[in-house]
Amino acid sequence: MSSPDPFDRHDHAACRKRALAQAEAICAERLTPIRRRVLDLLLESHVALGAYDVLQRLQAEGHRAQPPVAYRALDFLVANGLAHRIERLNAFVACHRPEKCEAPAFLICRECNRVAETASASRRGALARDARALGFEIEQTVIEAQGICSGCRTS
Amino acid sequence: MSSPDPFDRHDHAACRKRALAQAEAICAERLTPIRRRVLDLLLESHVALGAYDVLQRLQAEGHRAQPPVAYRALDFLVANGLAHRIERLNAFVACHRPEKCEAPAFLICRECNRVAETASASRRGALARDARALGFEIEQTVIEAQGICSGCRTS
DNA sequence: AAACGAGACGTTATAACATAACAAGTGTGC
DNA sequence: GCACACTTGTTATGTTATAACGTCTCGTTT
Repeated sequence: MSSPDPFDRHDHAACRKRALAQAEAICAERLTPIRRRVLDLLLESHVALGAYDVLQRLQAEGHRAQPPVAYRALDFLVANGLAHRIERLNAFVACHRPEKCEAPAFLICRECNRVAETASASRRGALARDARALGFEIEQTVIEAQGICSGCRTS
Repeated sequence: MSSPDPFDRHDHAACRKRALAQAEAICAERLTPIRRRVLDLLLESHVALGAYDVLQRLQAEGHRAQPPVAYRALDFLVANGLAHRIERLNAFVACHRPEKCEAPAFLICRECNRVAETASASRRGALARDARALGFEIEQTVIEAQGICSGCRTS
């Protein structure tokens, strides 16, 4: 099992393997080699990666990729719930639990730049209540908290 | 008084005037003409403005401004709580209640692009609880919900 | 008054992020 | 075969953001 705390050390390799297997289960043949590789790049990174970071890594592996290649793969992963875009960072992280991930929230450490994914408040939070009162129909919510993780604070 | 519902029509002129007065109270002489003008541009717009939108408007008024001029003014306003950056849109909105604005959340209509500001969940929400459990110290939270406002849904 | 420092603004250049548009390859079903 | 949906390759460009340095003003120090 993965640690519930993404700031903790945990078994990265197992984590990646499981996430990739889930991705294949979700996408079947649509998880093409490029998309799979990009997902794995996100999984092996402990920090959020920008599209150009992904691009560089692809190029370092011999791909002569241009920006749209990275953006398309990332867009696909996000659309299929396999990755998340962190608006605050203009960057992307893999989703470690694509099956049971709904309305995630993120904790972004400004020191080590790691991003933890947590479950967000449900439909019953204050925001949802406010929205309902205004007749506003929420379709998607971005929740990103910046701060400092326990590891960085103590050091 | 301003309407509690930013999607409602309300007395823009009074709203702007009050917000500007509050801004002056908060910043005193540091609210320079450029900053004041940028704030007013945000106040008179019903949608979030990008930095380059602001820039265009300044230029249209005869200013020969370059991008840093807009970014500096916007950064100042955000730093002083007079405006908010909407990450999702890479754009800015004026704060209508700079005095009592803390941890705001935003409702963004994808149809009319208007942005409503609401109070976010406090320190006692699920996110704060999760963060505390992880030893993560939240310094700032971005909450942005996209959806469709009542006006746009009915039409 | 001269010297200094802080803050705001002007200006040039460039970095960083993102997408439009079109060509070309691949596989499926008709 | 051919129409189609989908993926990828490629060129070019659009959009957002900041680094770096100069200058001006004003208030304070000497």
